[in-house]
Amino acid sequence: MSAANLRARVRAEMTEEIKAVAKRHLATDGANLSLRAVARDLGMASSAVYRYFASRDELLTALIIDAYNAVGEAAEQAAAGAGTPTEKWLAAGHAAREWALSSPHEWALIYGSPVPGYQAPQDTIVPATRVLLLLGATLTEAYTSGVLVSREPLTGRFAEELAPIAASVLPDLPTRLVADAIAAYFQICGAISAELFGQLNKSVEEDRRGFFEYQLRGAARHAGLIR
Amino acid sequence: MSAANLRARVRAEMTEEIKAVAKRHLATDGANLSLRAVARDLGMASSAVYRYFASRDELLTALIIDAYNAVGEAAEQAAAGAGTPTEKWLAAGHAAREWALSSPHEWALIYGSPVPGYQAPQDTIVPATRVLLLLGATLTEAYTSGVLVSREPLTGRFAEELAPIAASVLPDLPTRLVADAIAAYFQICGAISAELFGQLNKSVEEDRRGFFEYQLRGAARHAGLIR
DNA sequence: AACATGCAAGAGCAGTGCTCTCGTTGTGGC
DNA sequence: GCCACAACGAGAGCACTGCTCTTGCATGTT
Repeated sequence: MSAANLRARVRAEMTEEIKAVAKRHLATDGANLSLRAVARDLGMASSAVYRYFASRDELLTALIIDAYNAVGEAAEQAAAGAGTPTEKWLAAGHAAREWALSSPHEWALIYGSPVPGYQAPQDTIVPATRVLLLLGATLTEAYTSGVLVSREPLTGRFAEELAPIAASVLPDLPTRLVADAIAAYFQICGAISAELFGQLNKSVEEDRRGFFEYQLRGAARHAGLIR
Repeated sequence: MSAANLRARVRAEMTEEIKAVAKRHLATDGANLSLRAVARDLGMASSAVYRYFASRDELLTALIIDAYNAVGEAAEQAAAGAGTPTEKWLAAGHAAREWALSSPHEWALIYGSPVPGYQAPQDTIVPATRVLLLLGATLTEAYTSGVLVSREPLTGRFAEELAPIAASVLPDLPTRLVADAIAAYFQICGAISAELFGQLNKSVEEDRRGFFEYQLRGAARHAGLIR
C-alpha cells in the first residue's frame, strides 16, 4: 500500500469518525447540530473539521446520503428475504418504518422539512430513490409474472410528463403502476413521518405497527398487488 | 373602555405584529428564525420581544397554532363551498395543498420535522386536528346519507385502541372509516410534503396538481367515497 | 403626591458558523 | 538524502444567536 493510499485511508477514517460523532449528536440536537460540539467530542479544534467538510451543510449532506442508503439497504434486505411480491412489499415497508423508529433524527433529516437555505446537491438524488425503485421493482415482478393486472391507463397531463421518465427508469412497468409506486412511496413516508413526528397523538399507542400495516396494505391494494 | 383594556389591546396588537414579522422571516430563514432579526425589523431591542413571548419556542408555538388554524380554515372554507361529499373531499385536499404551496415554511413548521428540543404544548393539539376532523365529517356525511357503504369492520389490536377515541370524536362513523380518515390524512400530508420538500424531483413538473388529485382520489377510493 | 406596574433599551454571557493566520508534520520529486 | 510543498491542527477573531439582568421611563392607581 502506497503512502498516498495510506494518507487517503487515514483521511477517510477521520471523515467517518466525524460522521459517526455527528450522528450521535444528531440524536440529541436534531438538525441543528453544532460543528463545534462535534469537534469538542473529537478533541480537536473546530477549525480542523473544516479540513474534512467545507461547511456544516456539507457534513449534513454526507449524513443525508448515509441515511438514504441506510434506509434503502434496510428495505432491500428485508425484501430480499421475502417471497412473493406482496410479502416483499410489506417487508420493505416495515423495514423502513423500523429503521425510522431506530434512527428518528436521521429520518427527519431526509424526509422532514429541508434545513433552511440548504439545497440538496446531485449526490443525494440517486440514494434518495432506492426505496422508491424497490417498490417499483416489486411491482414489476408482480406485473411481469401476471399476478398483478394493470388497470386502465392513466389520463391527465401528469401522466404524459411521467411517461418518458417512467420508461427510462422502470421500463417494464406501465406508467400507471409507476405513478402508483410513487404514490405508495409518498404514502408510506407520510405514514412513518406522521407517527414519528407525533401526528397520531394518542389515538394508537400499542399497535402502531398494525395500523401502519393497514396503511401499507391500502397502498398495495391501490397498486393492485392485493385485491 | 378602561385603561387596562386599552393596554391589553395594544399588547395584543403588538403580539400580532411580532407574529406577522416572524412569519415574513419564516419565509426566508425557515424554522431557525432569528428573534433578534425580528426585533430589528420592528425597530426595537431584542430583549423587548421577551415581554411578549417568553422564548423563541413560545413564538414558534404561536406560529404553529396560527398555521394549523390557517390550513384548517382554508380546507373548511373550500369544503363548505362544495356540494357532494366527494367534491368536498377533493376541494379540501386541493385547498390544503394550495395553502401549503403559498406558505411552504409554515407547512414545514407543522408537518415537517419537529424543531429539536421542542415539545408541542397542549394548545396545539386541537388546531392540529381540524383538517382530520373535516375529512371525518365529510365521510360521516357520505356514510349517514347512505352514499358510502362501510366495508367489513377492522381487525387487529390497533382497531381496539382506536375504537373508544373514534366513538368520542366521530361518534357516527364506524371505526374502520375513522381509520381510513386518519390514513387519508396522513397520505394527503405525505403527498403535499413530498411535493414541497422536493421528493418528486423532476418527474412531474407541470401538472403536479393533477398528480396530487390522483393521490387524493386514491385515498377517497380507499375510504369508499369513490368506487 | 407617592407608589406600583408595564414596557423598552442596553450591556453582558455563553454559544454558534466560519475565516484567517501561524506553526508543524509528513510526503513526493529531484 | 534533501528540500519544497501540501496537508494538517490550533488558536484568535468576526459577526451572529438566544437569553438574562439591570436600569430608566412613562403610565395608571391609591
